[in-house]
Amino acid sequence: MREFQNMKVVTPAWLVESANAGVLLPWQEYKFRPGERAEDAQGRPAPQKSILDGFATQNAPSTPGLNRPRATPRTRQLYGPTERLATTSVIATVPKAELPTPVDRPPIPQPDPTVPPKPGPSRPNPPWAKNSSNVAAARAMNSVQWRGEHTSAAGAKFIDGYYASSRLHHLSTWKSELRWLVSEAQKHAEEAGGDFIVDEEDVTTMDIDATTFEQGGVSMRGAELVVRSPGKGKGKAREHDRVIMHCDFDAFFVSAGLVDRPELKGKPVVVCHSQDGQGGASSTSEIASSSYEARKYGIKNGMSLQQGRTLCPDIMTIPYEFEKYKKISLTFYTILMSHADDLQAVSVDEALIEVTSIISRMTTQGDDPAKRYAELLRKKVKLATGCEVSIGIAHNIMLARLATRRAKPAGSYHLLPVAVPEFIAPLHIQDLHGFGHAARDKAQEKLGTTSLAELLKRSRASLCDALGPKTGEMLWNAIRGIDERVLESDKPRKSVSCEINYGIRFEDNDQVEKFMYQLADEVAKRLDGVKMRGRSLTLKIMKRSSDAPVEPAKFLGHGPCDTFNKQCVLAAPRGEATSNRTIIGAHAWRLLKTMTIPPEELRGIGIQITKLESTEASAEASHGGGQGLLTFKSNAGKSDGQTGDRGDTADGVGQQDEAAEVFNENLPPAHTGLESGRRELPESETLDIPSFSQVDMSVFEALPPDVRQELEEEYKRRSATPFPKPEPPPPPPPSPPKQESRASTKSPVKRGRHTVSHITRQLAPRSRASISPRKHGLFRKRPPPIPKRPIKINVTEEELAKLGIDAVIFAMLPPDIQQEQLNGARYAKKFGVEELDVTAPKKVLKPPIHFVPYHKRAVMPPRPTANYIPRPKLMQQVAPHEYHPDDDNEIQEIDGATGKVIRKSNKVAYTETGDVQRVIETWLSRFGERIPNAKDVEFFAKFLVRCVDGAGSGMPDTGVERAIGVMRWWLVLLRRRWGKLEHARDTEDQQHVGAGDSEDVGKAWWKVFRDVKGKMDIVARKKFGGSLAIR
DNA sequence: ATCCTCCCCTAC
DNA sequence: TAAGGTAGGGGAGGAT
Ligand SMILES: Nc1ccn([C@H]2C[C@H](O)[C@@H](COP(=O)(O)OP(=O)(O)OP(=O)(O)O)O2)c(=O)n1
Ligand SMILES: [Mg+2]
Repeated sequence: MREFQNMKVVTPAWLVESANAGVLLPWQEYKFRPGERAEDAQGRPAPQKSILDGFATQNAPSTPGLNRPRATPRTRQLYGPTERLATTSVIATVPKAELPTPVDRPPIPQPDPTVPPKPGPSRPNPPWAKNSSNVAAARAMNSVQWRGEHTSAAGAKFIDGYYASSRLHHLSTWKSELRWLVSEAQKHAEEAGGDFIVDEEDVTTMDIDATTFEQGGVSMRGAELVVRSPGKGKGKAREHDRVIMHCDFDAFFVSAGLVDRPELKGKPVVVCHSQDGQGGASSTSEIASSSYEARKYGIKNGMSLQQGRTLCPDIMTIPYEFEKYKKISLTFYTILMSHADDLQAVSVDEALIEVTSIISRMTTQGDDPAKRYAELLRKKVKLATGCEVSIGIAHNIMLARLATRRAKPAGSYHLLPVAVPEFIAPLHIQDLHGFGHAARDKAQEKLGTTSLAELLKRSRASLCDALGPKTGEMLWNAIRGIDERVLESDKPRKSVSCEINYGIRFEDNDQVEKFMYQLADEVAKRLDGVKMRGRSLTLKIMKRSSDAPVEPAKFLGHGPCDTFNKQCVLAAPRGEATSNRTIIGAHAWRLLKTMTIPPEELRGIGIQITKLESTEASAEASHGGGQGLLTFKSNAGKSDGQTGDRGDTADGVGQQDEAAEVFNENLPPAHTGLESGRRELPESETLDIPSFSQVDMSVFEALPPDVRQELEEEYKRRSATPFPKPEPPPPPPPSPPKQESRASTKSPVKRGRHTVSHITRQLAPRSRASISPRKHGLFRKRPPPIPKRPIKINVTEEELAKLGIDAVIFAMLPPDIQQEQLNGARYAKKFGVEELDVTAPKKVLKPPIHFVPYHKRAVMPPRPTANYIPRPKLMQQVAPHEYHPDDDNEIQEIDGATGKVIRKSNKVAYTETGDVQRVIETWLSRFGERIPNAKDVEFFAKFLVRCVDGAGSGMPDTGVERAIGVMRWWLVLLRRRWGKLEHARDTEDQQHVGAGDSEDVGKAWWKVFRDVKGKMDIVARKKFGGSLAIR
């Protein structure tokens, strides 16, 4: 019951009655209550055994098999308490009578349907769903040793070997590497500038030294591409003026393999793992690539060798040569990069280039310059690689791709606009890039045809109706030869994942757990490899479909499966984004445990990380980027009175609890609390405290008073000293104690050095160097801080709701801001003012010593670790209303996406950015007597500019609003303090620097403000065409 | 109307 | 024996 306490659990009556009513009835009325006896769902078997039990096969009934073996697939997700509640209603009927004892075993929804596995006589099982195991595979699986060497049971060895051999893994990896190389090259080109010269030189004179091959191996990392064209010579070519070329190697893997096997040229050749007579006529090895000679027999890429052999018994097989593919690809890309205005990496053997400006500058010699240029490129590539490339040319991407079909093999084809209609007419929907068999089936079913000539007659609306708005529109355009998309060469990454759905065969949960942590290790490495961290984890599981054979036809394949995906918040100790393998592993493993799948039924496991931040950005973002963090120091003593009811809390709180729990699992106990504070960091890190702007104020506030004083003192000292002497490096500290994992423990989690908790670390971004201040005697005692006058915030949740203030966010604000917001909102309400005037100076209330967010008290986690508040989302949910021009405002707020002039409610923008504002406020109040520290200024400037720019991957697109909110608050603070000086221009500024009287300090702060604003405006003008309105 | 989440689909 | 990975577009449908 605990597991499902936050889930929507209903009785079967909900289903039945909703079905009868034809609508989804309100689920609340059918809520399953543990005390009540639920209607029995026609005698199901005992609940599925837990993945923790680890015993052998179950006799689960099979799915009814409507038309597929997997008849009750992905809708059966189970949600544990930590997962995001699905927005779609999750229904889990739990007939209580079936539970052995409600206490011993939590209710486990039955994934299996009620109908026994009787394929109707009229519907025999199709061959691919046959319930007989692959005999050869089953025999191999009988050997313990063999299993231990060739399946997932082998753990890390299996993963490494698998990825080293997986062609699809290589394709994916190369693709992302190429994208990165291209975008890097373009970035450099823009910096360098230079003139592009149309180059129609002899093919033999080309120079491809531009590519630096740094190392062998299959990875493209270390290579460098150079673009010769400066700043993407893209003009605003109109639709028909563009020249797009789609360049694609013919039978790439085969062609590459034949470079050193010229004797096989002209023969039916395929690339696959199975070589020679292996597997005989029944190899399930997949054909990665087939020569054009082989294709004459009907052989296609992706077929099994078995199928291929039936089509052509004399087929020759050659092995993979991944390293060779990489080299050829880099050469190919190097040539294209130096011959194109812009390039979009499509795959290892394929790229789209825009050559509009190049072609326009070419001379017409009574022929088609585009085609001439394509042939030049083809020759160059052939000469440099020994492989044939084909090139399709057209005025848009879609048509260029179509043209390639006609160009192949070893040719080029320019699809001219006049020829488009008759070129397209005989094609079918699945011939278009992006439309596959599902689209074809949908078209056939809903539109009665797959022919493009037929579909040309249909209205745009009917296509959208059948395929969805975007897809329908896309198809409608495509049929008419229209495609407005431009080449994309630097799109930010949105996810990092790794999954293995091959060779997954486990016997027990120990193996599963080990495997899971190794997979986590892999995904962590990939995150580090792209310098990213994530905030969300999705576990992707494939479980053998109950009516599928234990060993499927495809050797060690996954066979027909049900898939189960679960997402959860991924959080490092303070709710930060992470790439920590142990944290990822613990989250993933915990999610898998909640799925209760018998280990031997697993057929696929994947971990996907999303909500990415770049490593550099996340350091800042975790402090300024809207990352909330509650101060628990003040209420730690009161948290005992908690836990009344948790039912009324947002599910976000549950996530926090769980995040903390997971992380704490991984922490040696001594490292979880603040009291473990001044402990040394692991080897080789130079230690220093972070610059003040980097300090998480809530952590700062939570420090013991004496420590805080020391830090304050030091920051004061530093801000006064322009060039502080670097502190001598500390002696190498002892490594943190390693806790051995006990054999019997439920969580034999790897302990790594990254789990060290440290006071100065908590103040700093994770990867940052920090110092243990006390140890090095940096701090002297200083006078006690000005005592803070406690205030009482007197408001009910109801009133907040009436005032339109989000109570949760409100609770996160510092009390003085709370008070201010409250006053403002009450005032506004009373006098009918729409928006709060945040610019009006108000009395500053000192923060209290104790403030317990009133409505959160009951659910506060006891410890200050992992108190992750999900990124505030309010901003995005506030509907913008029309902007009313305002005479004295110099600028306008512009929506980043639409370019529309908009405006958002001040109070919301305000709460959204509470964290940053708070940092600014503290900054100002503590250092207001001095000229602002350049480092701190730089930090804020960088953060704010990044907000506006939005380019820093990982910044949400509400960045502009956030930046404006922060700037407004800063402005408010400055006006309060040095209102008179706002327009006192710093004419004689230069002579007075360092003089230090209060007026100069004020001017300096104003100057800094204006400078930062100026920097933001530069970006804003570039991006939106206007500067920012900070009123 | 628009957002969000959980998928499905597609490509190589 | 074989190595069915992965990232991103977008649709369905609930939430706001
Ligand atoms: N199902 C597939 C499809 C492709 N590939 C690999 C091998 C191919 O050589 C390479 C490029 O894919 P293409 O679709 O471009 O196919 P080819 O280059 O082999 O042939 P062509 O482009 O001439 O049609 O990707 C693969 O491993 N498995
Ligand atoms: Mg190809």
